[in-house]
Amino acid sequence: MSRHSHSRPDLPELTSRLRQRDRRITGPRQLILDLLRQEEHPLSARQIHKQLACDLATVYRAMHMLESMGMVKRFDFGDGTARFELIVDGGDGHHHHLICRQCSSVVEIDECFPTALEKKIA
Amino acid sequence: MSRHSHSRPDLPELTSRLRQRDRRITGPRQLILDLLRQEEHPLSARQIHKQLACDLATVYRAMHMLESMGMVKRFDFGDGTARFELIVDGGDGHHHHLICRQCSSVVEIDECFPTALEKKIA
DNA sequence: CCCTTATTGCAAATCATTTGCAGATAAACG
DNA sequence: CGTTTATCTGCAAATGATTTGCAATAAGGG
Repeated sequence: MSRHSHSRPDLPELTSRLRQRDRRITGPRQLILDLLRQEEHPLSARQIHKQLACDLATVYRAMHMLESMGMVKRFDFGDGTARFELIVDGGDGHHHHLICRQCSSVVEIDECFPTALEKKIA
Repeated sequence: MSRHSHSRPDLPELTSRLRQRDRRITGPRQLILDLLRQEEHPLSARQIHKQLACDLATVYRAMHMLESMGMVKRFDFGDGTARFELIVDGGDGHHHHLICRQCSSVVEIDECFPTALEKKIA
């Protein structure tokens, strides 16, 4: 068990996760991961691109990949710009994000239970 | 002790609210309000525009105005498209929209139970 | 090294939303 | 009613975020 509640992973730790999933460890991806792991707050694609000398499209593609791998979390603050943050706790992958816009509550769900939810409503 | 849980306002009732705020009661605005008052679910600007024969920009401008007047509520489901719903006050009207980003399922909920939901997850 | 294939950068394409502007038109007034 | 005037509208072009097509590049395995 880990010593600290959420210690930030180091770069090799992150890239090894790419390798495990048969993703290539490229320069841009290392740059992006290294930036994200140092950031406390979620960053927009543009913010990432501005500090990193790699293409904006590449940033977006990396975000998609990392999000699908469960390595980054996307935040939508309603200002028309998505922000991304590294997930510090190692998650396995399949989980859901339910967001209520009225009370701004965000709920993460491990299992896929919208069906169960609808049943509960009815 | 309302008769029905949430009665929908009629068109004159809505337009009078515009008049009270020194807003002009125009054709497009009546069309939009009349559409919104019949809708159960929030609509995107495009959806509104498609059924109404008025310009898309006009729909957006109307949404801004109505939102600033507290007559419509904007929903942001994280899919890059805002939706708008008429605010029905008088009744409770408080309900939630839970949208799963992974499977795109939408669930409406009458009661406020994100708390209960979180409990269920834990 | 070489080969295969994923990944990149660049530019152009989308998509939702906004804005400039000239013409239309509500609402107030006579 | 007709005039007047500030508000609204439609249209087109601008914007800003994100995506995509494609040729060139580079990772990782043999």
